[in-house]
Amino acid sequence: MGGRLTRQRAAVLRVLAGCQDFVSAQELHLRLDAAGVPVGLSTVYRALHALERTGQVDVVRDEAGERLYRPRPADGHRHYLLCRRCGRSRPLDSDVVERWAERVGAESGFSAVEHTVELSGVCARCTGARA
Amino acid sequence: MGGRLTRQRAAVLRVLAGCQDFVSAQELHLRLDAAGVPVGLSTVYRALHALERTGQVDVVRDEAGERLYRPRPADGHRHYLLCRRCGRSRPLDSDVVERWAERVGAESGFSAVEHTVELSGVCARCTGARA
DNA sequence: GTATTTGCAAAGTGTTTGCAGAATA
DNA sequence: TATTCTGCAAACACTTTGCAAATAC
Repeated sequence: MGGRLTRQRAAVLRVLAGCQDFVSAQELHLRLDAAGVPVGLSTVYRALHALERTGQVDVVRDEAGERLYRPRPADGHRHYLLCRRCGRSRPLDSDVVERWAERVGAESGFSAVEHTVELSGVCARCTGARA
Repeated sequence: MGGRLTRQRAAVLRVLAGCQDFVSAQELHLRLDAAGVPVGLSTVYRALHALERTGQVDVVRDEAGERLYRPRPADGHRHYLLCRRCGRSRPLDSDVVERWAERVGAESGFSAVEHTVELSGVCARCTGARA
């Protein structure tokens, strides 16, 4: 984030970094409250936008269309497999898809091609816990 | 759609079939009006849900999170390249991705893995028209 | 004749924005 | 002190739902 480092932004960064999974803005807002660092909901949204703009978080949409955020791993992975039950997420090795997207873009006559790839399923732990 | 064939559902099917690109529920509603067959917005939503349930339409989300629908091609393609400017869409040959998704699913220990893959860009026509 | 469907209007959701006051550099 | 940031509340857009009247079978 480019701007000033305020108490609120620091808290957003800290709590977000503590999640290795995707969280919604709303949930992040609740967690901040719970952590005793109340931050206005709009501030949370604005902070997340800033992080998104600067590529520090990856964004995904759940089935309801809600935006979910998670800190982008240092190694630059950008696609995930999510558990629909518990929300646990795992970065994927997606070179294959990456190359495919590039090729399709190049062959299509389209420019500025961007891609979204998301996998979801039910993780082993959840499958075991509640078949 | 399983239920009764009403004037409204017939109109939704007909107008939707006439689009080879993605349209939102709202836009479909407008087009129905324009075509002189007014259909309530909720009815449009309900019809689209039914079509989605029975796999007759593909659904995609635009950047704002709005749901976009298009009739699913007979040959079963399920991923698209969309123009962000004009909305034109083209089904993709996505075997590569399909197989990748299957493999990742199998290796991950996740079950019931589903995937979402969307490409977007600016089509040649739009690039020419407005660089 | 009866179960289903429609359409309106109201409610619901996540997100964005205007603006006055607070906080930072 | 000048600029940026915060937080509330209101605004927004899309979607869903309750319910009485209309309709298909």
